[in-house]
Amino acid sequence: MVTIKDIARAAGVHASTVSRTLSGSPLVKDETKRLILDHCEKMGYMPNALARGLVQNRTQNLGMLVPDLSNPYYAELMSIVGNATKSIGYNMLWCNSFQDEELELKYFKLLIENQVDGIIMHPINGGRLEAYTRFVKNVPTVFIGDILPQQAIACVSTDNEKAGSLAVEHLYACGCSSVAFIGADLRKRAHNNRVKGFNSTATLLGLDASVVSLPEDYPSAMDRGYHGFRHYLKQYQRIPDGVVAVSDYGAIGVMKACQEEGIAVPSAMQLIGFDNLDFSSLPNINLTTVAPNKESLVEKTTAMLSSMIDGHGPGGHEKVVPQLIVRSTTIKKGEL
Amino acid sequence: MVTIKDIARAAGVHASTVSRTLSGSPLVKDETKRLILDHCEKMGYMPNALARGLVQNRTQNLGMLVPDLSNPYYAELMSIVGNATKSIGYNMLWCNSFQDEELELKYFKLLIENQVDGIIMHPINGGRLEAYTRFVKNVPTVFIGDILPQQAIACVSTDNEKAGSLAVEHLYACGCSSVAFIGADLRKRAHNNRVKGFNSTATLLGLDASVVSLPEDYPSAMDRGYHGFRHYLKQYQRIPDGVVAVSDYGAIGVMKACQEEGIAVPSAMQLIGFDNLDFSSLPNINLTTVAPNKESLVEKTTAMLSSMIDGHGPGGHEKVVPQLIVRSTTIKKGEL
DNA sequence: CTGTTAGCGCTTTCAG
DNA sequence: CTGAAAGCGCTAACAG
Repeated sequence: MVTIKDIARAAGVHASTVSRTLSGSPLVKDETKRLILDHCEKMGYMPNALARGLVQNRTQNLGMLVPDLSNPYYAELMSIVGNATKSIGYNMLWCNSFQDEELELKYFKLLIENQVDGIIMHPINGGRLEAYTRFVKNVPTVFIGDILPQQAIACVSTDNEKAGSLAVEHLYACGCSSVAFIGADLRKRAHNNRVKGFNSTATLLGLDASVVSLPEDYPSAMDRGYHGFRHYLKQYQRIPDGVVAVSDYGAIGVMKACQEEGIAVPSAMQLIGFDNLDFSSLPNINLTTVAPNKESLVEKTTAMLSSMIDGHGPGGHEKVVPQLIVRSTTIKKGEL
Repeated sequence: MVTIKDIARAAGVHASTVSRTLSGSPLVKDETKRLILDHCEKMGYMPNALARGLVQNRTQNLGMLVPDLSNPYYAELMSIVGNATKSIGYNMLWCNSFQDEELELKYFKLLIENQVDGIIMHPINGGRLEAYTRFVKNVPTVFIGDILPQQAIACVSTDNEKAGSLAVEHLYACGCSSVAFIGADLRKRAHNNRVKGFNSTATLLGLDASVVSLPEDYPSAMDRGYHGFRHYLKQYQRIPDGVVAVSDYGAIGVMKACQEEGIAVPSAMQLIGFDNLDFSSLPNINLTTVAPNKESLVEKTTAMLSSMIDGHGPGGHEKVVPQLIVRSTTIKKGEL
């Protein structure tokens, strides 16, 4: 590997002059600059970011940690973050915690050891976060996803309670009177908050509302939707006229059960999900859903993080309001 | 930030002893080790990976570059790679080229500057690769995805020609006699190879085969499927009994056109896609598809890369055979 | 405008 | 077993 010294020797100057040239300092004669750049080109010089990072004490790298890369929701979030950070001159170092809390902590430390200038962390939903309060003092960190109990940790979150409300309000506007929340995993903060919003708003609107809690543990959201809905049918011996599924995957599970039972969506029963995943807009699915505003989430996160990196203020807590996306699994009154 | 020197001072030893302790050298008395580790724990010491990388001339980081993070195919590939590399003690530095060739090259260089020990690169389909022949001499690199013309570049690829063959063979086994290939973008190597396999095998089997080339340019695969199929209907004034869509997204587009035209799948027309995306297995879609063997692809890639890193051999070219996944958009003869 | 010097945090000889 | 010293590639004062 050719270094700054090799260039200096070849060009007959000192290493510091090469360094200055490469960092665009005005303190070098144009002629020498050209000479040096010619040699760099010819010899195929590439700077060593480790050495630079070591002396400058910053790397222009940010880290991001997500729970599950194979979930399109996180993948898309990463993509949006990548786009946003690239425009402010940062590169991304991404890690996948595979929904494993130990790994999550390990990778978080790894990012710090690699001297990233800041971290965006989407924690595992339901994980324990005490360990992180120590670290966030050392490196600017913004948590993204759901609201956190820890005031000491900066975060930008989707307002899941609001999301739950939006879903019921829409079903109400679609003429539903008996609604069910299907598929929640109450160990997860996000699910809990959605249920909370669902319940309070349903009560407010005078709806007959029930939340199905599953006796068994199903790891996949789709299975929780499918079995949750079957559980409801068995327990109540009737069909609700509106169903809120805990996520779009859950809604797919509900749809499957409906197909098997011959329940027509939306004419016999209306259905709404959360997340607005990639597949939800496909013509064969076309699911009404409450979407987190990913762009706004990311924008607020990167803004907060860069102000923290620049030393302005400690971050704080911000909420982003989700949006209702109406597709063909629900029908507004009078539009039938 | 607390450094090795701070620990040394606190423990009353020299920095080199701390270093030895942390790297697990047997040349340190157990007692001193314990003393040092206690101080590390208490003072919250975290090693600086930049400094270590600089002196050791290796970072234990690998880089990976994909064209589009928001595409679940790449996201899942990344996830599998992450899992594989973690088990051999490497961390991943991921980059997203956003389908932009300039950005792709820029990030490739960035990875090298960050001194990754090796690179896994999924190039932009159809991009130009000459520029990379220089770099792959400096840092072990394996290209993943489609086969490359450059022998000098190590690669592990899905056999897309074989994939095209598998699709037609399956349609033939399902009793089709008139087949169409819909949605190809012939600037892409992968599409070209799929078409190639489709054509040669269709000829071999004596099928009536046509490849629709679109007059207009549609950036989305789904649109190419939708309009490609409509184009076929208009041009030939008949319905083929088997359709090979260039990708699962393309197949969704074909399905949409079928719904609009009242063509029943699979009874009136059978349909097969490529890629086996996340959504393809959903009950509402349940698409027959030819799947790249991602696990095998990744396994071969990481094996090749680590042998290159360890200095054994130059890599070479390897192909991975894709697999047919039969779902409900095709029906074998006699199974109706 | 350019060279000299010191040092970022760590590892790794070489002495002892 | 431990300390001293050199150096990885680069930047940033300080001289000149």
